[in-house]
Amino acid sequence: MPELPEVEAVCRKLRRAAEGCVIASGHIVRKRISAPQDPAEVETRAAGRTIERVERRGKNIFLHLTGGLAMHVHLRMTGNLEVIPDARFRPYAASAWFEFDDGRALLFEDPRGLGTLRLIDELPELGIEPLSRGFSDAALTRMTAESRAPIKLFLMDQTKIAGIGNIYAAEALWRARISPLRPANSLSPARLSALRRDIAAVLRDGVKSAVLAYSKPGGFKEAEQLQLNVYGREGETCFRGGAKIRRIIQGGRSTYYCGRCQR
DNA sequence: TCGATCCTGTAG
DNA sequence: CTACAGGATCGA
Repeated sequence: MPELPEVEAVCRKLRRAAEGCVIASGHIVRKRISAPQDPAEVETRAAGRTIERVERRGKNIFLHLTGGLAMHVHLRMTGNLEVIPDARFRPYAASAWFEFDDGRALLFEDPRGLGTLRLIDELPELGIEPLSRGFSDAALTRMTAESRAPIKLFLMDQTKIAGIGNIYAAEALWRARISPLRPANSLSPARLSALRRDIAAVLRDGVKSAVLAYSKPGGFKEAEQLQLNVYGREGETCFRGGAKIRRIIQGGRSTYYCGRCQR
């Protein structure tokens, strides 16, 4: 479920609920999530530390702990991270939970179990932040010039730009009227500039609606609040061209686009 | 660049 | 039952 906007929404909630909290004990239930790190060691090392700061980079969450350590969480497809008021009432199926010294707990839920949680000493190198000033026309031009990959796959390559997922890649390309099949290095400066602007716009809109969706009682609902123009609309009419939205497979993932207005 | 893989849930 | 899922990694 989570792409950059949803991860950002999670982080904003955690900043209010978890910053300054002291971890009394850690409990990794689904042992694989910390591989190759030993789950028992992660539990022990986290205990006694304070969550000093919550940071998001791309789709990665870093909980900075006292002692120069950080908890690195990736939600993957179905993960969620939240603070619950009473550790004793945690869901039975939690992937992991960290009880605070006040009885509350940081809860990691993840039905599909693909998410990860590890302790790190140094933050990994990641791609450029699409909502930062560093994501400029010049930067995008420089990076795309070196890639013949289809632009959609280029956008989803986390080592280049960190945080664009399947939905927002499709939506940004639709806004910019660019075919997802176009080689990255075939786009004109004007198209790249439009694309950069539309990526930022789509993500900012996404953050807005994700923050709203997560703030509602009961937490995040799987139905995306954001108005989607192409994603998931196979066979429906494009709002711009009147042609039918197509679905193709790129890199093993579904790509939705309008063959008429995206060139 | 493709396909398989890690897992579970849901829709058709 | 099959297909698919908003992610990422690995080996062929």
